Amino acid sequence: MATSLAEENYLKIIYRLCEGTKEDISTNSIAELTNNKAASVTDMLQKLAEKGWVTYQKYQGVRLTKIGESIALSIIRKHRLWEVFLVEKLGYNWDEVHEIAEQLEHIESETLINKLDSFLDFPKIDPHGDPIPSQEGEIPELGYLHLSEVKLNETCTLMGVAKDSAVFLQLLTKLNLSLGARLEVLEFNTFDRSVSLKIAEEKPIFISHEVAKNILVKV
Amino acid sequence: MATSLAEENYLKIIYRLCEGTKEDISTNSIAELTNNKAASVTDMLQKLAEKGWVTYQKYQGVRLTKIGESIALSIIRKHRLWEVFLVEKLGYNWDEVHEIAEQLEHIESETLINKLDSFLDFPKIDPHGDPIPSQEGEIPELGYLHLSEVKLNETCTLMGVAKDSAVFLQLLTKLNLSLGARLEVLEFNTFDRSVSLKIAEEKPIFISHEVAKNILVKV
DNA sequence: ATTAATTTTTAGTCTAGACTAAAAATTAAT
DNA sequence: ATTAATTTTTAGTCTAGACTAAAAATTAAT
Ligand SMILES: [Mn+2]
Ligand SMILES: [Mn+2]
Ligand SMILES: [Mn+2]
Ligand SMILES: [Mn+2]
Repeated sequence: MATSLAEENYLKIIYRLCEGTKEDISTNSIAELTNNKAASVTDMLQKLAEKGWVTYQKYQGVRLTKIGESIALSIIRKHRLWEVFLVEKLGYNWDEVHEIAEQLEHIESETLINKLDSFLDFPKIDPHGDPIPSQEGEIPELGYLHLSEVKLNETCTLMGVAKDSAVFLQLLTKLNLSLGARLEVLEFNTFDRSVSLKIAEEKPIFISHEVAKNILVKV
Repeated sequence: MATSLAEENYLKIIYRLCEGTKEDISTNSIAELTNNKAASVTDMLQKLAEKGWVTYQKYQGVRLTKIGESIALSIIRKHRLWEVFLVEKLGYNWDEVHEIAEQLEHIESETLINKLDSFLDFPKIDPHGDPIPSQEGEIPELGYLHLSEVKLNETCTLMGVAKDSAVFLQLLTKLNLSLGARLEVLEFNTFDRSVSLKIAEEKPIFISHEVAKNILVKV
């Protein structure tokens, strides 16, 4: 069945919200991410349920069905592959690609995305460290930790970010925090939970808890 | 001012219809190419006139304004550059790219298309031999002839096609007629205006007037 | 010059996807 | 257990962009 742009955006956002939790998700949480009013969300949820892409009980929240999830994953696959293209081939920075990929992810073609995948040499992650779902909708669970959760004095590698707003990514760039960086947490400050850390063998820098929480690392 | 997808498609089609002629173009001719009813076209023409992209007098036809033309050209630029990308980088055939480019041409980004242009090494023509407008909206007049109009026994080069339907392009491919081919017309058959021609030094082939008319050549 | 045929516009309608205001249901607080 | 606060849904509205049917204007035919 064909999907409209609006439907695709809803499915993607519902996927993101479902990811973390086993609970059904709320109308308001969707409204917040889509920048729509709750009433509009209710409307769309009824349509999506009608099409069999979500299970929805009024007042009780919503979840993706298997089909809904596979649609969401195909859009995420497209989003991330296009982001790789924009960075690897066109020379964009990682903080500049999200808005463009938001548009490109809706291009509809049976063949396009697989040819793009092949052209890019089958990347496994996007410029933000996020895994790229396979054609079959498989997405590896990478099991990264938030930098705010690692043990002291243990070296870890920056593998991704939990947020892709441009200002956040620009801040990381300015701090010299990029994918692959070797990090060691020296101290968690108990007052404001700010973090003192070393990048490679450089002299220590400070980052806020807010930043540390959105950095994903592998130990 | 922002342009919607529907508006962009109308402007592009109006551009195509204006190209050939000095006359204002008719509501019906637009309706035919957009696959809309005349009433819907009238509606849109009023909106486009309101925005200053066309001059429109009811019952008297329509033309693009300077601004309307520059919007149309920027969409055509995007369409053709994406077609080059699809053929050169992703390995599509020339008969497979039109529909996908119809979608890609609407991606909106200040920087994207120029980065793409650079990545493709500033191509001057698309896979169908059509010229690519510059960033400033300049488009060279190539002055090609239709193969149905050339002189007998004069060698010419296949430079483009006047039609990009997939079946037409597939036929050319099957006949071994591709951009750059060296052609020599041996005879125009007076009965059905079919054309006998040689490709390079191969043995002669026959094509219909309909085909010859849609092949563009340089003498 | 009239009349007929054709083209174009107007008037009214529909759908998707948004909105606001009010009603209903759920959850939190006493 | 009731009441208050919060969340969600319903009802009604709006806009863009399509449609059909009927009216109006233009063009072609006598
Ligand atoms: Mn992104
Ligand atoms: Mn990303
Ligand atoms: Mn094309
Ligand atoms: Mn083309």
